[in-house]
Amino acid sequence: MPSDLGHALLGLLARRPSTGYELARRMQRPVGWFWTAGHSQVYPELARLEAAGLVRHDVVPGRGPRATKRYAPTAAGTAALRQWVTAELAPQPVRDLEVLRLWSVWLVDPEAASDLVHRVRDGHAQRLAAYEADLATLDGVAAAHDPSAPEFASRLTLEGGLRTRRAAVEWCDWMLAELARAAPG
Amino acid sequence: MPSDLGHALLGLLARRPSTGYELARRMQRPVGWFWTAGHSQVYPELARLEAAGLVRHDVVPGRGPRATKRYAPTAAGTAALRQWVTAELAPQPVRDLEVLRLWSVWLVDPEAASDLVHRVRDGHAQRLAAYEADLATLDGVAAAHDPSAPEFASRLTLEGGLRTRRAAVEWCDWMLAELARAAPG
DNA sequence: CAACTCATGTAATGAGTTACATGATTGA
DNA sequence: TCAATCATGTAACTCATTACATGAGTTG
Repeated sequence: MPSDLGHALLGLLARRPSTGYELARRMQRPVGWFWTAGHSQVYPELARLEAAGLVRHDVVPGRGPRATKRYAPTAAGTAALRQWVTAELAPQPVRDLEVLRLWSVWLVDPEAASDLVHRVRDGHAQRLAAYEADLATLDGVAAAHDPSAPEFASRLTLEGGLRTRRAAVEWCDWMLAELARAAPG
Repeated sequence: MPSDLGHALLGLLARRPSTGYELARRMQRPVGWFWTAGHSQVYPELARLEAAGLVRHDVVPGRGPRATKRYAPTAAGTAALRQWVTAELAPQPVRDLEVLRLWSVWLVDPEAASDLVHRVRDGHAQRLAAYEADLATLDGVAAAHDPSAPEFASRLTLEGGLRTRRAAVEWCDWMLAELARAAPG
């Protein structure tokens, strides 16, 4: 049974066969919106997936110093991915460094606190804009409304990012108001 | 300079001196809402913080087989924490296994997809309830409105969790409607 | 007397990041 | 000709999880 990263790669390959290099790029975006990996993770994981019979590759005459390998999922790979999607999922621990910092924000003066919240807000607003842009390109596509098309799933996840980032931006505005109320001037 | 975990522990100790065991428990909740660690991470990190002069301990005649050590931040420790709170913060990569699964949900039939979304919704709703309960206990406390009190920061972070979880639950409801619309039956 | 909580640590494993290493083709 | 992109891999290191190990006091 592959790792989470392995399933991320299978998810990418189920949408479109790719080289390791392409997978590493696609892991930055769009998959990077909710899962990231560098190429130094991708290549060994591809080898493990291949050893498990979940992906296979053919060699295309390449442009680098080594042979260029194009990977695609096997029937077993697609089946494993399909099964994993609906498998039991333990509640996920949250890991948010920004919130961890805000939790100790009572130690600093209100001006420094406001500055921090502004920077946090900017980050969320930037992500929000990126999600909106991605969703806009999907808007015209008919497949985005067909539950068996990958574009449908892309639309679901983008909509989720949109809503949580929108909530985060509103939260930051609320915090700024709280800080201003508590310490005016 | 301590790790993120080190700053999490300093944040706990700045609120209340504790033993390693208590810190490990407090890392489950409330800090566990946004950062987690087990006791096997806590003890070595406390030793590192002490070696760096950021915490110190006194020995209280203990109940375990070894001496019970109660830790508190030093002046340097509190200063380091205060500085870290407002320090430069690189944009954080998101890591969300639930969204990663939903991204491949186009591979499964609409009934299985709805079931998955229901389970995701339950998880968010449970967390939302926990946040609401924690916020309710803070509601009566006057310190929760004083920006220099730790309860103020607790209120900020809980409010953030509340808003993002609320958005997530609404997102799940939206997905269920989308799935029902696309595949009625 | 069994189970649970308090209390502290180490060891092994797995996952993730950063750095090292190479080299062809394409476009400015 | 210089830089970027395509393309693949390994090595060192850090961080996190799980398992091992011990033992007193309290509650049912």
